[in-house]
Amino acid sequence: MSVSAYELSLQMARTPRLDDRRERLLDAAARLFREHGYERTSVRQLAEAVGILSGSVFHHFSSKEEILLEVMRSTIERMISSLHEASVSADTTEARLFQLIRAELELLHGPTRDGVAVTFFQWHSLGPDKQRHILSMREEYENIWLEALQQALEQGLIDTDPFVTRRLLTGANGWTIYWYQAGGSMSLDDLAGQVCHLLFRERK
Amino acid sequence: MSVSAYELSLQMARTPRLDDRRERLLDAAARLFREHGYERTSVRQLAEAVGILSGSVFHHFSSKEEILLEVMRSTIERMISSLHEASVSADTTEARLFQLIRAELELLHGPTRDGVAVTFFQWHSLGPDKQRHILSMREEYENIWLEALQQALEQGLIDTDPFVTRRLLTGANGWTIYWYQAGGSMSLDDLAGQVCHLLFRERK
DNA sequence: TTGCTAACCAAGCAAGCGCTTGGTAGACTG
DNA sequence: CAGTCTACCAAGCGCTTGCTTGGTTAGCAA
Repeated sequence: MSVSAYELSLQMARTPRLDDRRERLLDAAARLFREHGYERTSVRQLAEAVGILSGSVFHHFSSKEEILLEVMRSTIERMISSLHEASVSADTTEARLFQLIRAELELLHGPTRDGVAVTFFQWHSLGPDKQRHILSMREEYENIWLEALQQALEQGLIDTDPFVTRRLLTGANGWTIYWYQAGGSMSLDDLAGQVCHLLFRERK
Repeated sequence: MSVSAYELSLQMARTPRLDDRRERLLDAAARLFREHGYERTSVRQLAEAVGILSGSVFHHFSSKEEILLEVMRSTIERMISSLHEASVSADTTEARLFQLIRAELELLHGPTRDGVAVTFFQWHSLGPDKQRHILSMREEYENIWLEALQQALEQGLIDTDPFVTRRLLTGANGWTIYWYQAGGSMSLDDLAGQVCHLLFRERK
């Protein structure tokens, strides 16, 4: 952040900045895909959002589908690290599940919301191969959930099948993007609390 | 099924059958929209599914969007009557909620699954006006839920906000179309039981 | 027999799509 | 200073899309 960092940023500003445009394209794609859906977003719209022409998009990505794949790939990475962080931050199983729920809701409604919403609800826009690919990437994410739920089952905190419970939870949490307003009277902690309340009996 | 019915079917085969083709188009549309999504289903595919050419589709419907709207409209009607039937069939609030959950899951996985899945997950493919229209149609359906949940709250069966609870339940149930296999080891009653188990403490 | 209508076909239009091509300005490299 | 490379533009290609148009056939009523 000292002089050298400043000079570096100046140099980067003068030199071609592939990563910058690429990143901006991914951000715009996540936003547009979330707002209008993958199919309804044209490459031309995407290009306009970052101030280039449609053909130039294919200098950064080989196809439109690859953009969607890359949005999901980078999103899943962030999802995994967020969830992992939440998982290790708690010392009891009960607290761990609360943190996991909170983390997932924050992923869905915080700054990462565009990419996460796209990853949750638009995987069917990918071809079969790439669909399998991101599905296998999500496994690591789901495993964190399943481990915590298995633990909760063994400790008698829940008495439902971890797999089924996780699936129901996925739907409940994911669907919040269609009704929960982050700025409203209900805080994200409130929401997480309500979800938690459905999982186990007691939760303060 | 006697001679007269046979003659009737012969006559129907000879006479123009607008309603028949219309109905078949709606069925095919529900199936194709569910399988590939609205945007990825072309009018030509739709026409081919019922054995006519693409232009002929517009003799029955004024636009592709109207087909989607009509699929949703007729589906919501069936959803409301199914839910109403389930609601009045139970005499206790607890049983009523179980029946509601069972009914919604049956809508999602029974013969109506195509239209219901489309109604649940593809309303964003409609223009803003028609989106509001089917949203207002769904209100009656949601009100049945909210009344039952309000009743359960007053009787102490649940202790969460009915509105929030319903939204979480909507997601949990709706998401089952992505993982629950109707023919598998888990029956629909089992699934309904699991969902119910998350709602209140005890449920045999 | 004539007239009317529902239900369709055959052909194709205008617009938009994802993507390709050939070229160029500007910064860096040897 | 020549050569190279990145990042882009300008133009447009081939294809698909939703939808239209004009005409045809079969059934029915008067």
